[in-house]
Amino acid sequence: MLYWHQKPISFFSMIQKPVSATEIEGEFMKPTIMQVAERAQVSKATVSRVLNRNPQVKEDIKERVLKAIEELGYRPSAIARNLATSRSNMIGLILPDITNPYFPVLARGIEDAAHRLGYALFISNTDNDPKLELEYIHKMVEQQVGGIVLISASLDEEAVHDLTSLKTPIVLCDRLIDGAPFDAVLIDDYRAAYEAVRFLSSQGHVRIAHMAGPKNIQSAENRKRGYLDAMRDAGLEPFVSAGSFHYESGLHQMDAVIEEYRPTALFAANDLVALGAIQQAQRRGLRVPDDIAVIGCDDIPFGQMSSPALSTISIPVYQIGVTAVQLLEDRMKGGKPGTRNVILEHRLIHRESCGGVERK
Amino acid sequence: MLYWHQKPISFFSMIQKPVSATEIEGEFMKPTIMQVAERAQVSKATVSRVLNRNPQVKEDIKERVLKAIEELGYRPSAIARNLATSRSNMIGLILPDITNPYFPVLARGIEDAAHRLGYALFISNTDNDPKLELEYIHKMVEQQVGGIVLISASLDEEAVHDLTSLKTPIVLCDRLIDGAPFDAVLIDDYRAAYEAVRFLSSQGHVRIAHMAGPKNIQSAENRKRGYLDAMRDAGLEPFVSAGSFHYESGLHQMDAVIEEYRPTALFAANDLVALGAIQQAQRRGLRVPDDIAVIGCDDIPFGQMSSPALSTISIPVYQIGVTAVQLLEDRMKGGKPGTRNVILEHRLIHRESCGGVERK
DNA sequence: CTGAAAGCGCTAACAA
DNA sequence: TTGTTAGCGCTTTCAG
Repeated sequence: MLYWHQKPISFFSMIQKPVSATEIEGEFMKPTIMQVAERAQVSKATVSRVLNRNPQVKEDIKERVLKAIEELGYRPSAIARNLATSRSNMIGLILPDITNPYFPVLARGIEDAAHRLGYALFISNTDNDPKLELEYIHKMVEQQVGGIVLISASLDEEAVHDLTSLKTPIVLCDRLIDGAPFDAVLIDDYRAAYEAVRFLSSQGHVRIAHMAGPKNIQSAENRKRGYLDAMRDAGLEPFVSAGSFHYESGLHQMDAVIEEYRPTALFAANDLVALGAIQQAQRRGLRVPDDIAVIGCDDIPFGQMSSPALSTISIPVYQIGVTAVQLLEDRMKGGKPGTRNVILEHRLIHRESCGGVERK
Repeated sequence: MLYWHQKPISFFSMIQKPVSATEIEGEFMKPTIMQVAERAQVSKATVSRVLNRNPQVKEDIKERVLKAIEELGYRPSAIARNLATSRSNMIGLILPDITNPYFPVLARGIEDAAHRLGYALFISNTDNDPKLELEYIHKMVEQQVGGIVLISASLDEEAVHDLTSLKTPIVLCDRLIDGAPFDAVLIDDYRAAYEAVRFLSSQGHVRIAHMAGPKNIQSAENRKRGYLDAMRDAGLEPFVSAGSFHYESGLHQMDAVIEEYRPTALFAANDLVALGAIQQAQRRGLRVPDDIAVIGCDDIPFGQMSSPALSTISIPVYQIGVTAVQLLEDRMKGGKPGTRNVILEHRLIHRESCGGVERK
């Protein structure tokens, strides 16, 4: 009874040299299940059974069908299948900007997981524009995706209301949306920041600055809170500089931070900003980590290549992607109700930019 | 007569608060065109006309339909539409690895262009595995994409034969496939390399090494040829080190290159390799560009952030993506036969890593 | 074990 | 100007 729940055959490896696509009234058409049926002298239903690995078809008939399929170079139409079954083999990925070095690895995790589970993946970039976000979500719903992985800037209440009435499941990465009943996979940004600061202070640093990310992005806010609490608990005076998540932001903030606070250490909201800050510090003749120790966050691939190699909080980005798809698949298969938040472990990575020596 | 060739209305901005999805026999279902028709007291055809901006519908009826659509939170099913029209609003992108810093910008160009033209975009990573490449192509064909942008490792003859019998148009980026009649958008890798080497030699360099990319990748081969010819034309003795396109490759090749050739300049097959080479040179105590000048290729974003800032050959990656989609769209709309190759302009970018001073 | 037939949600002749 | 009616390519009862 379960045969058609199996993954349909992929004929990819079988097709050698499609003799020719069918010629109908002079039109060059992709062959359909009908042509296969005719050529194999069976009904569409039987071809369908073969396609779906229904074991009830007699061996010789199956052979005939397979032969016809091969000869025609036939490929079943996924959308027709989706329409007929009202299931979907597509999922969507909506993210801010694949060009931001944090996202490619995430996307890769999502894509790998999606393909492993037999889903095709749509992708869209929003540049953190809530309006575009909504638009793409709806576009994907129109495409009949089975679910959506959403890496979202904060959508407002109204938008969220709009979304909760969707039938299409949504899983969030990295950021929660207030009041939205969506599964999410996250890391504990607060604790990560807290630990980074605690480490720095354990190294003897007293003047530890923070470059914060955008205020409307939750993870940035959580990191800031973590920083502030850690500073307070250590009895240190905090200094927060506001900025964005970009390299240039680090570059530009650095001057003011140095002049106003004279830090010996810096915890940046993400690696890109940290890298920019380091660059600017060096331009001003400061040595990293000797004059100023720097810790970033995210562990983007580039951090290892730059010099000094960037100390950072490593986030299991790839795994976040994989987990998100797993949650999604579960939901799509009718998984239990109740919002689930999966929190993955971060890890402080100690590289050159934060020094190794005791200070004081 | 052309009205239904216009882009269908997107109801995104109209939907405010979908009252509720339809309740049918206790099942929670997405509303269909049928329910809209019933609620608006018209036929499906009329709803369809409204959806497709057919101007023949009377104003008041149109209003009624729009109202029903809004109240139900109705979204037309793109796949049903695709099936009915045997057109497709999806295209596919197949690339080696989004994680490689060269590709995100390309992907972004493709995605932006795709969305601008109203296409949804599928994405797949192949890791340069020809088998996976073929598999994904076929998967996308099954999804009924209207066309595919392919960034391909070289597929063998047999595979290409397989592909030419596809009805789905394919546009290549960066690499041609021998004997395949596909449109492509490229840059002139040969000339780019030639010019880079000529520049280096014009700076007085005599010992200019080259780190080549994978042999099976055409652009890498062309760059190598460009290097070799430039060296020959300048009367210099070439030195080629074989490697891959990865950072580590540059790192690892550098020792041998230095010891065997003692270059004063290096032209690397791409930026990642150049960056690795620089890193390793610095570890050995060499200064860049003073002891060894380096030029890469691709102009990945990171080249500007590293120090010394990387000199490189800038490739209009984003534009390549946009152009590829334009070619594809043209083909999909039945564009004229004949394979077209569009060659975009590269540009030598002179940053810190190749020095500015005359040498001798 | 196989075939006939009724959909899936939508479009597009063709009538009215 | 609108409705009726076939499909699009596939799946899935239900008979046989």
